[in-house]
Amino acid sequence: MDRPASRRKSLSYTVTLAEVAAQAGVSAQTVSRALRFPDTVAGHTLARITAAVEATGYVPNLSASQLASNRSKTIAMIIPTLAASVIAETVQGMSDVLLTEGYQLFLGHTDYSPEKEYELVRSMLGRRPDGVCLIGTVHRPETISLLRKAGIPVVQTWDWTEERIDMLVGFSNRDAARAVVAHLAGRGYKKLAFAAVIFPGDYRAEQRHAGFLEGVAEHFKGKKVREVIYRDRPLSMSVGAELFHDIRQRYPEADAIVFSSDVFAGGALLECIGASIRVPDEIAITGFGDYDFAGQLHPGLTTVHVPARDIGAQSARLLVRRLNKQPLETEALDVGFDLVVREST
Amino acid sequence: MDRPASRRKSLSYTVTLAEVAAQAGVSAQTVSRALRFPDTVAGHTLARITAAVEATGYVPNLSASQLASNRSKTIAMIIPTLAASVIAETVQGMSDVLLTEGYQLFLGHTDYSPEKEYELVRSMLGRRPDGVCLIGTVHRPETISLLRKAGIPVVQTWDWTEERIDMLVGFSNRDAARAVVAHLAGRGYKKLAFAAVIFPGDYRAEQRHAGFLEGVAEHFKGKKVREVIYRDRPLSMSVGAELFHDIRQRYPEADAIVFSSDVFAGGALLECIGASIRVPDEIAITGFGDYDFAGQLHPGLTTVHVPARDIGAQSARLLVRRLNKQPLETEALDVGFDLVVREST
DNA sequence: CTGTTAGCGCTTTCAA
DNA sequence: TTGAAAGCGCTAACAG
Repeated sequence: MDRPASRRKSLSYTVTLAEVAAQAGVSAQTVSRALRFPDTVAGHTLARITAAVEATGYVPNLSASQLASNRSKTIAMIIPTLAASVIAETVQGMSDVLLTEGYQLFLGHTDYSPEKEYELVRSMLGRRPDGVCLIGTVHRPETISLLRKAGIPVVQTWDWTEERIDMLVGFSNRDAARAVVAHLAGRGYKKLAFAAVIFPGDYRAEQRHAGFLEGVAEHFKGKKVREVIYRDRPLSMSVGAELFHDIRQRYPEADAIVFSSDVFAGGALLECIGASIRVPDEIAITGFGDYDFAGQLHPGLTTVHVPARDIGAQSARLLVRRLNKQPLETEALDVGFDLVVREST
Repeated sequence: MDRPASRRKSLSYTVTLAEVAAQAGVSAQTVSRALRFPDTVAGHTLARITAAVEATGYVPNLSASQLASNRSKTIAMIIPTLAASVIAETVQGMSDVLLTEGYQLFLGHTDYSPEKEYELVRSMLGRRPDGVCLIGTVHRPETISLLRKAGIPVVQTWDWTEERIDMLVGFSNRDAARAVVAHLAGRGYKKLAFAAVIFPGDYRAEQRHAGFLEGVAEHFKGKKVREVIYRDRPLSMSVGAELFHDIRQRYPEADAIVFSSDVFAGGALLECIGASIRVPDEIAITGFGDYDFAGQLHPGLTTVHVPARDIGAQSARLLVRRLNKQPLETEALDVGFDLVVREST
């Protein structure tokens, strides 16, 4: 059990393979094999090794394993923020699958900054993850080239593009917004307004904005565009109320408001309830995300449901399959979205 | 630039320190130093090295660095779930601080299972993180002994205990629930009920339950206990509505309901609004967590505000200070809680 | 200010 | 079925 003298001191004493091997009376090699491929080791040897592992409390050093094998069993995930609960769901979906597959998750957030994203990708790649998952499909060219050069599987998520880096699990935010506009047009609303917070760098929200404009151009040709867009307000319901009042003041004629998130739509809806503004009679409201509260409000909030958790889970599955060299049915998976029509429209 | 012949093939070609050194015409050691302590290298040398790093697109292999230096610059964080947005906030707070300090975050979730927590701690320790952050103060003895043996800083969070493993950043869930009961008693409510979902393994919720019972014993001596506790329902508003109806049916006399989470309280409150049950006149409602919607509802939800993000940030700071061998003012930080009284009581 | 040497703990390769 | 040797890419220690 004595560790050989060394110039290098480790702060906390940790058991090594060699020590387990010594205790079990076999070579380090055999212990390594026993742990990874128990079938290839004789029964009695395995038993001795298992006992030695138990007795010493050995925990394999995966860093050393990674260095030697060039596989890390980790996935790096880079998200804009955890404050958006739909993104947290995606992380949860990814983590769920990775855990069962024996992978560990490195998580970092960018606050929607492409510069931070670049730095984060760079430092994450320093860990030599086996794969990377990104939210979004728009990145700095340097970021993309870094990822390509890494030569590992990459999944982009939460939007759609024809120019993906590698794999893709998402849906068209643009089409989602167009579907909302089409729905409102179908219900006879004529004067739509768009209300959003779009951080510079939130390209998904940008796409939804673009989709709104396209929808309006399609259904209300030549009509004026009504919109209030904040660039830097928090993702909170009270901001939704602010957006609502801004729209009402600037476009009193508006008969429907398309919000970029359920958080804002929910805030606006609660504001209406508090102020006895009848929804949808006086004004219709739509959201995005189908948050938990959307279906509980009275009136219920018409919104777009997105399979957030599934995006994470499917991304993880694609990464794992690729890493296992299993064939993929597709490298670009459109998980779609659902327009959920409730009473607010 | 030619890499020496090797028996070992790496799947994806990556630049190494030695190659940068060759290109810059210095030793590997000097490159290593230049990257970590630029001041200790001559200006012209530094310039050549910087150019070589740039030209080769070198990304340091932190795994190798970790193995050699015995420091990983990673923190492992183990949470029950990301589905609770207050916990997501804590993760965000941790990640925020760690990023600026140059640490990376390993994240894993346990779904409130102590067994999964043990397995997760075990596999996380395999990465040899520099520190560990856990949610909660109750863990399996094996988990605790594993963490102690690792000899690295550990922070427990989100609750309070006198028997911490190492450091602690939290507050008393029990006192929080007692404060809610005291508030209700002070407002003249006489027949309190407790409504919760408590997963086996959610010891914080358990503490809030205990606090409720203590509060009732204190303020309503000898009175009967009213409670409905589900053991395995999702954290969603519709479950809050179910809890509400269960309470009403079993305890029609109840004049106030203490929910274990704003999610349920919010669901119940919205249900009341939909069913025209007057809150707080017919029944008072309290929550826990001070979610975004709590203040937006009408009536506003009386609840307990918890500095969730701060818990993460302070935990990260404690870990980093400890790792930097800086003195700590305290190893057990009580971040407290605030009773936020709104119109629902 | 810079270089040499040894070694971190593991896996790969090859041989027995 | 098991073991010996080499090396993954980096940093610590020491010397110059």
